[in-house]
Amino acid sequence: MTASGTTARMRTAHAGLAADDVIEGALALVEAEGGDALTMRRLASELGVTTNTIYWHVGSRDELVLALIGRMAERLAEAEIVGTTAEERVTSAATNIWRNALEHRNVTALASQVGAVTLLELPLEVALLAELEAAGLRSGAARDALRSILMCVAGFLIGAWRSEERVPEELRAQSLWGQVADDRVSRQTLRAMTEPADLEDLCHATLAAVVAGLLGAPGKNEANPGGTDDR
Amino acid sequence: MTASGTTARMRTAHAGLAADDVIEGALALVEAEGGDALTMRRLASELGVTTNTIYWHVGSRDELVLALIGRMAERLAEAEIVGTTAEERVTSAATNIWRNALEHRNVTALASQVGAVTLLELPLEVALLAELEAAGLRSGAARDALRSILMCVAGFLIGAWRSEERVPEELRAQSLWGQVADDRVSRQTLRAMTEPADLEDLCHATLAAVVAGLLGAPGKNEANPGGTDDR
DNA sequence: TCCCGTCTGGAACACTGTTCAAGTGCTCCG
DNA sequence: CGGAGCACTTGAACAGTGTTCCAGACGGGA
Repeated sequence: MTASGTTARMRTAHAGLAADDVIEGALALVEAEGGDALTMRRLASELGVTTNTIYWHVGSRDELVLALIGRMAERLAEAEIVGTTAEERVTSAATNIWRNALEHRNVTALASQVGAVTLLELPLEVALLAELEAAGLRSGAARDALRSILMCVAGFLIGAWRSEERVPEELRAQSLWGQVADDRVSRQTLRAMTEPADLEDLCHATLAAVVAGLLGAPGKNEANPGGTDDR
Repeated sequence: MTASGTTARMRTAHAGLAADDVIEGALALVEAEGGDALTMRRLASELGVTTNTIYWHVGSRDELVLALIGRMAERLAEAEIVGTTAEERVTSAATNIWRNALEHRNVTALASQVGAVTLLELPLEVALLAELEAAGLRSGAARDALRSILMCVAGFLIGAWRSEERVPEELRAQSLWGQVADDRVSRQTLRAMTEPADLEDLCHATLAAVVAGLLGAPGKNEANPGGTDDR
């Protein structure tokens, strides 16, 4: 309320609109209606201004999207990691990423489009990396394990989005599998392919397998090219 | 060459342009310059016609993209599956999907955007499913295993695309990790995060772990709600 | 010859991101 | 008190996108 300590940036001149308001409005719009709804004219109309006001505050649409993702990243409360064993804690940290991405699916999808998912989920990834280290994985091995887990989560995420998305029904996986007639696979299994998927469970099970594989067999390719050990 | 058996659809009236030529041109354009380059005006210019000719032959852009993907799917030679053990053959079939998606990355990325990857890769998925059944997995378990593997491959694919893509460098994962300072993880591991990734190897290793987990412990959730057994 | 269905072209509409020039209103300084 | 300067906003326009409407050209059958 009172004059802030900085160079009096708030309240601006005469329309009471600051860059924060623009970013906040964009974030609300994306969370409500998805990234495609984030149009400069649409956002301007939502804020009661013209597009140029937006361009003045935040540069281009790309910068707006990045600012929006950064704002969301700040807000990302680092969810609690539960479990006692190393596997449990690692899987819990990985599940946190999955759950968060689903909760804010529109923002995450937008970040995925512009290739900024790391910017969005970095704190959660750091937490996961810490658990991997606590589980005994060192530098190169921990890095590969983190990347492996992240890729799996990303795959399940786009699969989950595709299920809900506006895909025209006749090219959903279930419909397409219903038309398959191949004698290499039994009809029973083919019929199973037409049933919907519980990606939540499937992701959890797959992550468990990946984590077990990573923690169980730490050998093989932790070449550790860095040379010097800790400290 | 000669008059086809159908209702003389080819050679059309006076410009010698058929729907096949449009689809073929679109496919070539996408493979050469990516999905974003597939503009109606651009394609029309490439073919030496106007946009309306394209609209007359194939309906909308969405239909054109679908036709393009279907054309590519036909052309997908079902790559050979190698290996002797069940694990090897399953991993080989999964790697085929990965390799094919990388070879035709532009088309696959376009299919991913419109949610039609299944339409593109269905034959390869059927082959993989057959191997899973040969490995001893039945209906529900085989379905879940296939989906699990497909999701992992999809995750690594978008990761691989992101590496090459036009991501602005200052928000690449490597750059972002270089700015992380967190005392929960050792500096050594943090430095490892800034090194580039060999997703090819990583995908292979992860798939091996997933397959091992799926084939090793078939219990747990093959509930098989279908009821009736084989036939 | 006439006509009809097939095919093509020109022009336009609505929408997108973005920019230019011209204002507003506020604040500060002389 | 008045003018300068800045922060902010606006209307209008440009280039680009997918898409559609309407009119025209070509071919072959009646």
